[in-house]
Amino acid sequence: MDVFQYSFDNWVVKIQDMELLVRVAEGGSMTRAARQLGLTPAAVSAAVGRVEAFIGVRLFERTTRSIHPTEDGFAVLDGCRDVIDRWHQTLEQVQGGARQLSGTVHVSAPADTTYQVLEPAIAEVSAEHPRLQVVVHPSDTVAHLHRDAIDMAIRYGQLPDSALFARRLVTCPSILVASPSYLEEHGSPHTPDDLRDHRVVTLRLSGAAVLSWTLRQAGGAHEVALESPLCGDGFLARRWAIAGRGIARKSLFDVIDDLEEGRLVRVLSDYTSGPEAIHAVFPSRRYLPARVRAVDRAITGAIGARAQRCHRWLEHAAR
Amino acid sequence: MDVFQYSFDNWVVKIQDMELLVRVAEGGSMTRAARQLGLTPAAVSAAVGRVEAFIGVRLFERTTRSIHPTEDGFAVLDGCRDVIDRWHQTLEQVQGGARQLSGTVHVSAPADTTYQVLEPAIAEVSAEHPRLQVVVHPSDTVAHLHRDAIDMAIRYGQLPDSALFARRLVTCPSILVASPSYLEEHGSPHTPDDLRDHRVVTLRLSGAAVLSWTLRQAGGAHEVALESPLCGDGFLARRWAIAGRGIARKSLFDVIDDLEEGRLVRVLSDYTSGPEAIHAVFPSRRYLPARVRAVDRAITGAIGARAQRCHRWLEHAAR
DNA sequence: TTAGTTTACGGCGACCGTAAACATA
DNA sequence: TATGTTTACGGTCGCCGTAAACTAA
Repeated sequence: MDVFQYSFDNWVVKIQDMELLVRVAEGGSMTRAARQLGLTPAAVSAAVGRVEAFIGVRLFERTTRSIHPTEDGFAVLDGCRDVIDRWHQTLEQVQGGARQLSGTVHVSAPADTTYQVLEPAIAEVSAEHPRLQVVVHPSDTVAHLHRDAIDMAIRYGQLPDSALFARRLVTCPSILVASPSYLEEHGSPHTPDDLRDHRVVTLRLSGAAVLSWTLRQAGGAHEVALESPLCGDGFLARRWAIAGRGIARKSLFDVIDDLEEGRLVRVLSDYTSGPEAIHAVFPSRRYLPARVRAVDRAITGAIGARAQRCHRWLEHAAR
Repeated sequence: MDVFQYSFDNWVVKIQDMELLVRVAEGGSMTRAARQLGLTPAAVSAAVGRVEAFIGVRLFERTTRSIHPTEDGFAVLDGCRDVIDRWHQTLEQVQGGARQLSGTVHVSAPADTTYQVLEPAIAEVSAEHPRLQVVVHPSDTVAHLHRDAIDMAIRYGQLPDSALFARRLVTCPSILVASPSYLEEHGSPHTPDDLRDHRVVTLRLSGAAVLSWTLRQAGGAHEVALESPLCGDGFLARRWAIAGRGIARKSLFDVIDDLEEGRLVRVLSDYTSGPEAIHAVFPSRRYLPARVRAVDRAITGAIGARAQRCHRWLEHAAR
């Protein structure tokens, strides 16, 4: 181990080393951190060992399969995060004049939302800042923002408790939809119980498939058990519904285009999920880089505009 | 200029670079910073240029004789100071268990105080922490704490306005003293005007010699013009007074040993300067390293103990 | 085995010191 | 001319990648 050849007098810790430590800790793995940083696991291991040797304190407990910070490690990581934040803030303050944003922003959102809403918004911000790279991670789970170094995520509905920071963007109910062709062939359900005689397409969120829908109206809530021949992510569920494969339960937000253009029709209109929130979620950092703020602006704007169309559609349908 | 060979992708800024920038700014000179850091001016120049190239912003305006931060430079330096503080704080928090202090502490104090008070206190703290180096800068001016990278200074009397942080330690009046042998030969003065017939030894503070003394008593203040054959720093003035070369005006704090042991005798006892404060002065940093706090404790303790002896002596003399 | 961490080693290049050139008061 | 900054250049060593060894699940 060549760490002990170092002459400690000249020794320094680099901002890059601190970012590496944070990525190792938040990723929970040196190998994952190496992938994220574009390094080899060997380099990451050496860097961690180097910093540990310099500070004279063990920062991570390692087992062959996992790695987690020691008590001292947490203290150092807190310091590293503060230092990184302050330094990036300083750089941005000084380089701010150069309005050309650069770097990489990782965004996570449900697949369907990504394709319909984020993609155009991101294309726009990307055209404005050619040196900015936006990496999209379609995913239905919010749990891994830190581990996967996601800068921003879009999430529907209730958020699990976590150390993340969330901002509510809009609210939009979920509704049941089917294609005109399907309804022509199978007829429309008029009560929740009618759904038993219909084909339904359901989501598979975070592993487990959805086995029941809860439908609400003024009178109360109906729990409907489901037996679904088709089961996939939100994007596929919508595609299948459009293709006439069955009745789907989707956020109005995702199907507003299809409703406006007649590809889908709402069924059981008296029943909704009640308003469901859409949130922007961020890893809990004090300081949000300009490049993330730019992407945030674009996405938030697109979502706001789309939500307005949803509310107009609801008013129109009520008449 | 080899800066432009660097592949900016791998680029990082080190904590050491930030400390270098701060030292250049506070020292107002690359060469001075180089001396303080144990580097060559060439290395400092290269490091500054390197960081400037990395950030893409000029941090210092240079003329061949002076160097001062640009507007962006001030912003970056603020960031650097914050980062350095936070990082050192982190290190200390984690390394605190190892009670072995190390590093260097630069202390500035008037020469006489250094020899009589600081030296024993520092010897003690130095014995406790063998890897700690204390560098003493005897100096009568407080203006250059930042420029000369002084960690702590002891100052008498009124402090000039500055961006420094001062803590008042004790108060102690200045008095007039002479040796018994001198008084035997020349007699004691009984009024301030009598001083015209005596030899006096005066201080030379910050260049200009002291040309008059202000003596206060219940009735009012006397300004006495001086013509001094001997003029030096506080230590020399005391030595000369002990050697019978004349009457000196010293802080009681500096001559308490000599009074107690009879080497000096107070003259014109009805007149004092009124209470004069002794301050500990620090460069204005949010965070004071443990090594500085340790030296501070030792010096402050020694000064406090000595001041108590002064007050006891005053009470005793009043009887 | 498998999937991760650590060690060994070779090579590139960052950064320092030396020394000389350069630029103003 | 004197003093501080910058450039040029050679050498050292920090740090990365490759590849193999190691270790617990």
